[in-house]
Amino acid sequence: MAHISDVARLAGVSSATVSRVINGTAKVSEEKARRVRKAIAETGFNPNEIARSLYKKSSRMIGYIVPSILNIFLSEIGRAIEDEAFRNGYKVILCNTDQNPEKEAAYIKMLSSMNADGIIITANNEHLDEELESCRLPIVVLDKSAGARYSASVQSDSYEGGKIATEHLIRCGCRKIVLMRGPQQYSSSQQRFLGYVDACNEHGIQPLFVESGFDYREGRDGARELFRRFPDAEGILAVSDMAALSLYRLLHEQGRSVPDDVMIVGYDGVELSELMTPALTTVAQPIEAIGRRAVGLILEQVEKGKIEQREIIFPVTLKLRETTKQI
Amino acid sequence: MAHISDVARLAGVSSATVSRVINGTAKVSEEKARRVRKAIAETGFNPNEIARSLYKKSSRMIGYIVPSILNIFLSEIGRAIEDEAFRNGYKVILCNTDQNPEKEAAYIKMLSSMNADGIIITANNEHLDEELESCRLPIVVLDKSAGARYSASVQSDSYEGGKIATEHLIRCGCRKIVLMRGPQQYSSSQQRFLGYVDACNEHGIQPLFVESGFDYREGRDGARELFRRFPDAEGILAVSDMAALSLYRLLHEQGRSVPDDVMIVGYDGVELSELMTPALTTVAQPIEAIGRRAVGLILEQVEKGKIEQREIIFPVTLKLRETTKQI
DNA sequence: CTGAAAGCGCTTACAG
DNA sequence: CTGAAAGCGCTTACAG
Repeated sequence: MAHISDVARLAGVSSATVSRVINGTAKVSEEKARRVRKAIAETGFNPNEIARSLYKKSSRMIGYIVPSILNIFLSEIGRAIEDEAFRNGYKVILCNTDQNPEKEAAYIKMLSSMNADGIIITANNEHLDEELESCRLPIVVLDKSAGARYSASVQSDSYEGGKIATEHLIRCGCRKIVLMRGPQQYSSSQQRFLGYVDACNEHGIQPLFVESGFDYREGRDGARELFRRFPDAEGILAVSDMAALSLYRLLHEQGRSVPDDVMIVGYDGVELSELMTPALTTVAQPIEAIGRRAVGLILEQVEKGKIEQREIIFPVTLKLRETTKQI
Repeated sequence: MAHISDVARLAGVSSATVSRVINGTAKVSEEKARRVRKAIAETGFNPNEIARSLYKKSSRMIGYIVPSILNIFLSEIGRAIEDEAFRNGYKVILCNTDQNPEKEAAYIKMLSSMNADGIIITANNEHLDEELESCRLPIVVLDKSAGARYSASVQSDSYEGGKIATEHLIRCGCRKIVLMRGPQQYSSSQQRFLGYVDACNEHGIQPLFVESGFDYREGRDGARELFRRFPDAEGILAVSDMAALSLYRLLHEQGRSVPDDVMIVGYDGVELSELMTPALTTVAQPIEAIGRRAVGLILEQVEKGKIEQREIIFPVTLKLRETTKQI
């Protein structure tokens, strides 16, 4: 690997000058600049990013901390984050935690020791708070409201999501509507629950719910409990699009059909929701926008050099598909 | 942030000594070691990994380069990679390329400029070869055989996969069996195709196939063409589990049922395959093992300091589920 | 506009 | 066993 000094020697200038033409950080005579560019091309010089990071105290890295990348919603968000980061010259470190507090803490520590520029995190972990508090990196949370310890939060309107999904089922003629309620440590889950309850109350319907996690397995457990407790549910609000898959399966086993016997509304609007059979009616979050905005907020903080509290809430939209039928 | 010099001062030793107790790289008197540990605890010292990387020319990072993390198979592999990397103190950089040659090249360049320790890559991109060739990092490919330019390859037995899937359909009574053939730049796709053809020939069956990419959308296109050209297919070998979803959908639209009217065998064995309705019979790759082994090979090369060519092929297994029925 | 020099925060020969 | 010093490869005040 060629070093900056090799380029400098070849171009007959100092390393400082080479650095300046590479970064465009100061005026350099066109004559020398030309020689430098030529020397760079000849040597195939690729600046060592680590050396730069050490001096600048920034490695142009963003950590994406999630319970599991196998959660499709999170992987779609990750996709958007990666894309937005890349186009701004940033890299993303994938941090899968399995909700393991030690792994979460280790990653947070690791990221700060690497001069990362920010953290985007989803983790319903209470223990994490101290760890995050002692971390001076900009932190954007995706699953709860920004607290004293987070610099910013980017979410979609969960209250509205819970509400419109419920109202839609009511419009479809359902009276016995059961919500698969997400973990209540997440303020997003709380809000969705509230939206659901309010919609029920406004229509004189009794709110019913079971607890459930977001992923395949947890969703399956939640779905099982749902059918045990509410075998006569007419409409179901799935905790996630993925969980709806488990609903399909159990309903299929019971020989009940969707939407004729039971209607389902998913949540998230992942790509998969459209490809399921039947295609899933769902509350779509603006996944792309959430990911991009989260990165945008980090970059903003990096530029300003100070951490500002921000709270972004995007609107959600109901995608009408085949698992519900309006009368 | 406390620096190593702060710890040294507090403990009344030199930075060298602090470094030695942290890394256990040389003997230090128990007395001083104790003082150092105490000082570390008091200052909350967290060594700057970037500084270490600069000196060691290793950032303990592995790049995972894939067309798209939205491909569930690749995200499950990524999950395994992340896990194995983490337990060895390595971080993984998520590099999504969308098969964009420029993005791929940029990531490869970025990774070497960051003193990354290796690259694990899936990318059916020819243009990439020069880029990889000029990169001295250990490179493990997942989708083709190791060539002059790759240090190692980790795959599962695609030939066998294509073969056993076909034989299974034959055993199920299918005679008109269509393969959704993956991109032939991948040697894995080629092998699978060969396994299919051989099985057909051995049973006097005419090989039939359409071309298809792996993901949702490409799979849908492939599936459409398949039904256009072979409306009377009895058995279908999906290019991936995800593509099978599109098959379900089209078949559903045609009012044909699985497995009674048509049988389907998926490929990959992602978690999702088990949760689909009907549950998908599929050729499962040892995803966890592949990811772990890929990381293992990188670490091995890092330790040895030299790049050795290796070719790992894991066995595949047929998971019998609901989309096929033996007679 | 340009270069010599210091500095980013560690690690490790080297000498003792 | 231990410390002073050099070095990893850049960037940027500072002086000119």
